Amino acid sequence: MSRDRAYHHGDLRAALITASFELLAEGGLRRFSVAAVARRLGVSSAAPYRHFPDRDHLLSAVSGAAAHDLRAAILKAAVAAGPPAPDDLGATDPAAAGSAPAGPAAAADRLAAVAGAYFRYVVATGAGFHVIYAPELYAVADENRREQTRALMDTLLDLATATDVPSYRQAVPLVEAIIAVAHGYTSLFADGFFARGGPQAVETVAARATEAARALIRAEPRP
Amino acid sequence: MSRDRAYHHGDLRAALITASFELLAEGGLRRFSVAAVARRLGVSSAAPYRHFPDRDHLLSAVSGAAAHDLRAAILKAAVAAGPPAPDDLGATDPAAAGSAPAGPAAAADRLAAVAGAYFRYVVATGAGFHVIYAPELYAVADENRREQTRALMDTLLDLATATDVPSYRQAVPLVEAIIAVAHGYTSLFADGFFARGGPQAVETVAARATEAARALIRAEPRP
DNA sequence: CAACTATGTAAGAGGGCTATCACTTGTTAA
DNA sequence: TTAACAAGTGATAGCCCTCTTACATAGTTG
Repeated sequence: MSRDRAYHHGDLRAALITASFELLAEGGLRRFSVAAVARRLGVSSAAPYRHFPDRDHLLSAVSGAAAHDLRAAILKAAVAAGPPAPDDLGATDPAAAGSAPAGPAAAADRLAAVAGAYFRYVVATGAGFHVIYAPELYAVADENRREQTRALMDTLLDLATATDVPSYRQAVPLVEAIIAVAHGYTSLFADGFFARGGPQAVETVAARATEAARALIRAEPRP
Repeated sequence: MSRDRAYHHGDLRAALITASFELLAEGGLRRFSVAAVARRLGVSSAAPYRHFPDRDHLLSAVSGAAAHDLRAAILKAAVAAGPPAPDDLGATDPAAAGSAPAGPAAAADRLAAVAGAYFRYVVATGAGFHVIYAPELYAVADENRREQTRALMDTLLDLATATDVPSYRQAVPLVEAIIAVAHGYTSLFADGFFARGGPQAVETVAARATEAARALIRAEPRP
């Protein structure tokens, strides 16, 4: 064949992206460089420039892949957290927020699970919103990245509107708050902040992030 | 005198720290470098090394100053948010902050104000917990920094225990959650995340951060 | 005023990174 | 088979950074 096992290296383009993820997971954006990625793959430092015109375009491809994978991780976690609604916009009746009726309560669980999923994904890969929305990428024209980030945000907004927020417009600040708390826990964890009083397990902090998200959802004004 | 207007430059050490803040505010940690700080002050690139043995020690001094200033900003905002308790552990009575009763409610207001104060301070200075707890500073021995960060955390924990959390031990995760949400909003704002749907004012996001913190405090288990 | 000390400069070694260029090697297709 | 193309290499220019060394200068102190 010719498509899957390409010329000299064998799909160096894809390898560059996965090696970039490894680098990000180990040292964050600070350590990321085209030269380091090439070194890790054992290719010359000029090789990446056959596939990406410059550093920012490689980073943009990583950003697009991260948005895609993060969306998948979030969807998986959301489904695991509660029964998937037949319709994302939730045409359910106004049942109470008692113990666990199917409608809004399950939707709230799914939405809260986003925070934990975000935390776990970014701790594992190093590629969170600081990479997906890295300022240096604003000038980069990359249709795939645009598409993936849009899909990610749409998914988050869908999960939010499936709870009983009054409107799509109200869902935006709710999603932003959940992202903020998830990103905050993640960023502090990555900087070793939680290691002050003895190292804390990833799962402990992931649970905290999820719980905080749940509190934010509960506090949201209801119609 | 000789203390205030020192030798050649006039307290270059302090000037290096304030110039570092400016640099952080403009370009974040990514743009910070000893050479850039020196350039900004119009001194040679070797001059900073008369006052700090290496880059990390300068950054550590900035971190200590940031912890000090941030603590001051937080205290000021906390006092403005509610009547200062005569004793940090509460024991106050009337004089409401608008509609709420004095004791725990006012304490909750003060604690929630931490998030807004953090957001405003870091947006203005660029020096948040990612600088104060920068991983590269773990190896740096800097007594002042240790002292300032300890004081900052103690202040936060005091504000938390002044609410009706069951114990000091319970205050730690509450403080961490508030820091997480504040840091998350700040970090996303700095990366331009909120500029997606039209630029948002600093105060708008600061209010969101404060409101999110309030939700986290309300959700805390009570004795 | 003469040593001494503190502070700053000029120059540069040494290193990493981005990006380019001419060249080589393997693959495809006329 | 051979021209054209795709993909990788070695070398290198140019930039910025950290940190050092030798030297210059300005206050301090006996």
